[in-house]
Amino acid sequence: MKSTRPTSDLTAHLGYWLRYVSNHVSQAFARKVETRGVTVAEWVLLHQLLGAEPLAPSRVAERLGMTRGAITKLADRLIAKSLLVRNADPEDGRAQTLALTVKSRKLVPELAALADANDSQFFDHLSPKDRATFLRILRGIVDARGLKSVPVD
Amino acid sequence: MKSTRPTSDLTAHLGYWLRYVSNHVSQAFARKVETRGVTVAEWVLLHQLLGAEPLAPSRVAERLGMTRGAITKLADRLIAKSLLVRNADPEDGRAQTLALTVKSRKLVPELAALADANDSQFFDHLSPKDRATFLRILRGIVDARGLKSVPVD
DNA sequence: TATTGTTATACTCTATAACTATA
DNA sequence: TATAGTTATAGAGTATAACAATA
Repeated sequence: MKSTRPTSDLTAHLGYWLRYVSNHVSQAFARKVETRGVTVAEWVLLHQLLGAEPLAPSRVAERLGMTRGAITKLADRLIAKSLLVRNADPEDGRAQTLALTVKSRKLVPELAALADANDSQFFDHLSPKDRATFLRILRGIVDARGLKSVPVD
Repeated sequence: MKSTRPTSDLTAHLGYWLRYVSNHVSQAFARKVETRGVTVAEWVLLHQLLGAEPLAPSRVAERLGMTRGAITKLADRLIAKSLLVRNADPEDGRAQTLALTVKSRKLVPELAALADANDSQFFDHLSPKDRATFLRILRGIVDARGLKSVPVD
């Protein structure tokens, strides 16, 4: 047998550390992008669109693992900031498409630079090897668990 | 010069993957603990107290990297659920202490088991070596960046 | 009927700032 | 004055569910 001790040691939970670190990294990034008037979630949506527009809200929801309602709300906010446009799909009366604006097309690279800076702040102390491993593990979890909008429980 | 291409490749941002994976892992965990009537944040507070009670709210806030106001609110909810008690510190009229109840003392190990299950769900496919590396990197970021309540910007 | 998207509703999580009581 | 804690306020993030329009 391995051990008789029940695992009640929070420090052993990878999930705990993942959440803790992620929350701090995201919070620091939030402070950076808010200087440009956007939130982290908005940035993710904008970036998702870059090079893939126009894209239907439902596609965006799938890619980001969020509900359609959540995308509608995010999109509404971005549209109010003139960072997104919503158009009717000419081929399907039900469908919509989301696309960047001149303003957001200019903004996204600036936000990407902030993301780079944030990455540096938190991950630069890692060795190149550790960085690579870290990324590989994270992407591996996405692949292995097939992370999607519907949590596979 | 290294490259003329601006870094607009979201897939290169460790922060992006960290947030994405963490969000999904936490969400799956949230679904598990909600069957016991608690949220992830509440579980973290309860666990923090296990073996370290009674503890002042301000100490808890420091340890978790949150504000005192946030702890008050979390504590209020836990007290309403009879999972926490708040007592006056006999030595300092301003101070309070937080402690687990009979009910939560029994619940915490069950929640820990759910945390174990959640970890398994997302990390079991990793090799022992990768698991160890992952944990080491996460904890290393906490140490290196001195993650605390006040984001060092 | 099934699908796309929106709307309505509801919570959690967390912050900031002002306030109270004590030290 | 400084500290511990609470309260008030606010907004992000996200979900579920019901609904309208179209397919």
